[in-house]
Amino acid sequence: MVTSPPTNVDRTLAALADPTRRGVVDLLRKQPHRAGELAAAFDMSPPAMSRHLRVLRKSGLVEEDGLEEDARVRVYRLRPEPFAALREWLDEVEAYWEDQLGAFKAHAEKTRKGKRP
Amino acid sequence: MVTSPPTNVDRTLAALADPTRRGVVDLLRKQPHRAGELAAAFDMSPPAMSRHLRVLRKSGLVEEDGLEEDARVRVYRLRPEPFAALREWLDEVEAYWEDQLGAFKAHAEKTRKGKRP
DNA sequence: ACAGTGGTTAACATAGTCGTTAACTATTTC
DNA sequence: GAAATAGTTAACGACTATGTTAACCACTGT
Repeated sequence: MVTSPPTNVDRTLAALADPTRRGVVDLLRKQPHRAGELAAAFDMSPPAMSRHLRVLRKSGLVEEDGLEEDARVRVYRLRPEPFAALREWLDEVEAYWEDQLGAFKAHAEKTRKGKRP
Repeated sequence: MVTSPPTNVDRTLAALADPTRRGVVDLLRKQPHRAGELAAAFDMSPPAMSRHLRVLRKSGLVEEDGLEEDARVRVYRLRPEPFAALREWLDEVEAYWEDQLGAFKAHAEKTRKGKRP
């Protein structure tokens, strides 16, 4: 059995699964944005965006940067760590790619039955 | 406004968001597996796993490889394309990283108010 | 033929996700 | 201090996702 608990990468992927949140990341990668700007950008009510931002915050993908002139506004920007972790996972998957192909060939060889016309 | 339709990467991320499916990928990256093996590996009923596999199939992350000796069994293996696409997206995000840091600095510079004690 | 096996589809229950509006907090501005 | 502004939390409804069991299809083996 496998039954592993959800990992950090799992949380990252879950956070990125929603198209709105994916879009938010795509906006934030260009520059930090205010919460209100993000809500407007996706034609969405502020509360809805606020909850998306909470998900992104909890997954570590974004953070508020303080130091705002107006203490009411919250500016969000990306954090690099989760992306790096995701990339590492991707690397692991692709690392086995060669083996995977080899295994496939071996498997095909072993179980072939001559079904081709 | 942004309002983009769900892209391929969106579908890939949605498929990978579920921990079970993430686990399936982690198993399949080592070697192809039969549907039943996967169900057993996650202590899950065959129908449940079957639907996860359908999601993974539709997103292009896995495929059945034919050529089975016993035509009842379905062996699943990974497909590389979606992973490559996901990596490309990651590259894009991280490509802006430098600019992002620069923009942050500029932003902080511009809006600083001397709030520090 | 017929019983058994591998897997998927169908029908259903439950739980989570995502949106809205209303109410609230904190800050700025007049 | 009162009104306006930025954002979040609360309460709710609609929809989707994920698991289960039962029924089904396709193939294998005697």
